[in-house]
Amino acid sequence: MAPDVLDATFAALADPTRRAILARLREGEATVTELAAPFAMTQPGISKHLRVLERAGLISRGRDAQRRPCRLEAAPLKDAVDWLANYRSYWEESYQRLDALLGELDHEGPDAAEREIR
Amino acid sequence: MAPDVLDATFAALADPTRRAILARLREGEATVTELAAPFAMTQPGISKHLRVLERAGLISRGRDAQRRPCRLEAAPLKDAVDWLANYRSYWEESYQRLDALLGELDHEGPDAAEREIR
DNA sequence: CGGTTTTATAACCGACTGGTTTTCTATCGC
DNA sequence: GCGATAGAAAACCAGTCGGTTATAAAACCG
Repeated sequence: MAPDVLDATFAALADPTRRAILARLREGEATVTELAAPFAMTQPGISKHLRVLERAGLISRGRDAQRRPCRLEAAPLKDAVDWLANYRSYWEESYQRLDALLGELDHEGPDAAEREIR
Repeated sequence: MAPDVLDATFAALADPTRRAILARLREGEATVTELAAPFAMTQPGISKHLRVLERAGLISRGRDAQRRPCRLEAAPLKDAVDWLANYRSYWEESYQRLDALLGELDHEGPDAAEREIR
């Protein structure tokens, strides 16, 4: 998982307009003007956001006459949650010590846990 | 969940140096110089990254004489995964139709599924 | 006290962001 | 072909970002 992939994914998600666009696309494909409608923003503004999303691999675009319908591509989001999953134990208090122990096991082999306990 | 919280969280995660700092902090507290050591970057550069992480609520800082040890605060990451969870069905192909159906249920009450099937 | 260590702060820089207005291209319907 | 519609592209702007150097502040050590 190249770092710049996560860079682009998280950067794309760091804007509320872009997150709202992704949320809208869960309901299905949409054209640029359909996506622009809910926002107090000009069409080129939306097109810029769409280009950011496209270069992050979060949307793809088809062709329907003049229209360029956008479709959600959620695959990069999996990489994001996979990265975040490494921190789950740190916000779920009760799992913290268990997870730390499992981490030791992964790093140091099957005897690490016993050494830890002794 | 205020939108600017997610803004700050995702923006903070969109930088590989900051993600590496968070990864380091999973192993426990660390001082600024300890955090700076692995990077080809000056100390003020690291301090800037730490300020971004702190304002995003992803780290907190204690006091130990001259040192200001940093501690991981993972709570905002939970909000991030909660947001991303809404998209899980779109990258897990096989769950897509089921999850869409469950979404309908949540929105439209317990009869929506039957109406959908008919 | 004086010097060292640790960290923060300020000023500066080039590059990028998020938005605008304007203009251009492509495709439609007639 | 002609006008309307959908979208992209370019130029511009203020502001933020990621980094630097230089300096200051705070607490330690001897």
